[in-house]
Amino acid sequence: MPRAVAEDLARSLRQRIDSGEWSGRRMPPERELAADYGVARNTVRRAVEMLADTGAITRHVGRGTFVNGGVAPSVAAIVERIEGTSPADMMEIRLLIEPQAAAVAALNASLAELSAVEEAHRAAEAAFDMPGFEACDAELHHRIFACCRNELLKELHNLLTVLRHQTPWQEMKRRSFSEARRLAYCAEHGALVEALKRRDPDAARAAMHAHLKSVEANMLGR
Amino acid sequence: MPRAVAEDLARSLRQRIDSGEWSGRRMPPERELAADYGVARNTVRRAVEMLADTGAITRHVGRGTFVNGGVAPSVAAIVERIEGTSPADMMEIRLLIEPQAAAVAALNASLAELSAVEEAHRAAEAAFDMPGFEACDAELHHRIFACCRNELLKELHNLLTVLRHQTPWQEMKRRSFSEARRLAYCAEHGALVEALKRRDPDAARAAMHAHLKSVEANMLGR
DNA sequence: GCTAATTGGCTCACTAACGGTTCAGAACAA
DNA sequence: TTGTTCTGAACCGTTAGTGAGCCAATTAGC
Repeated sequence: MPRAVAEDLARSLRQRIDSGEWSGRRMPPERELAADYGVARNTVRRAVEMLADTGAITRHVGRGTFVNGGVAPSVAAIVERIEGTSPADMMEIRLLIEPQAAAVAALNASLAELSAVEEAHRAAEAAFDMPGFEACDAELHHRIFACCRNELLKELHNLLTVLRHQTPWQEMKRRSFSEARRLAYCAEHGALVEALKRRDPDAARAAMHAHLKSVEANMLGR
Repeated sequence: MPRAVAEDLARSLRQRIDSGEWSGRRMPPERELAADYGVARNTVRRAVEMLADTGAITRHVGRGTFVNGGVAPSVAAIVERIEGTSPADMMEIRLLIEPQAAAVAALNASLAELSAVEEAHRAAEAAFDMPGFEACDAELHHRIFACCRNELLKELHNLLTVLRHQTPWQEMKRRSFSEARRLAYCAEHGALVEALKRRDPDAARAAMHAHLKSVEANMLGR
């Protein structure tokens, strides 16, 4: 009496999912479910497909079927996922956020903060090896973010910085680094610092955008 | 047998590291761990690689694998600080990021994504109680971010959403909610959706900015 | 100083397990 | 009858894990 077997199965599975069984983890493989319920795998597949359509589960070839949203979204979990970010995605976000931040910084920065930015710029000019320049560059960007007087913005930048200290990024940076590029970066930093000192938000935004475009071109080869 | 051996192993090792075992000293060699856990060295290597990517450990050829003191806690510290974000700071960041994201979305969105956005807009129009509208509103913004095709951006938005689900923020929203404001928000959403459908990045940016300014005014009383 | 052992880095072929797909045929309903 | 649903089975491509081997850097012992 094959009447809506797949639908009953989908309902049963949905209940087990809602009850928290497998929550956030892997479900049993289709073949196992088929054996447990005493039905054909095709039937299991149709039931599982219904759940997948509603977004309750996600399937991966070769890996298994996973229950979505089992764990409450926490900041830590998001950060964990963020750790897999690709350099291209990261660069896009930097281009989206940092020019805006530079504009805000131009409007909000105190004199002391501006001279701190300038000091980091001078240090970057004086640094000749790659790790030294890298550190000064990071410090410069960090001090610009600090000018915005927004804790969340600073922390988001910290987060992105930590990500960029991970191995794939470091490797790309190391390969793309050269003395000519260091000098180009310093010139771009100089223009940015000047715009900040003039309190010119549009110029600061444009300078940061140009700088990041240059970084993107060097690192991703665009 | 659960087929997440490497991940389980990484979790187990992470626990042993956090518990202070080996702290600052050398961990057992990979071959030894493989024998202890009864898995192949390749599997151990993948688990250890996950920990190395997070900066929890450092590996040296010929010397061994060492537990680091500070990097992992720094991410945890960032998370902790982010969780204490004030609504004002948060609003500022939304104003900084979301208009840009809307502009990118106008350029990148597929037809399917656009209709998903529009669908969320209609749902928000049809929702009459505060929690229902809230959910639709969040979904609308989330779908706009999804149009950008950038995983990191989506996760950053998730981060902001989680923060907005925290109690002080919820309380402010509840107090500031009214039917008139819901209608105003829907109108603003409508303008935004129209701009996206026209593929007009500047209009989308302006519409999102206006919308968030309106939210800011209602919530923070500015 | 030289050598051997140890350790992480890397590659390869192989296996097992998983979801994706297709098909012929049986069982039932309209 | 005709059409739908379920069965049973085969085969595919992907993924994770295994086991083995070799390399290069480092350390320890002679």
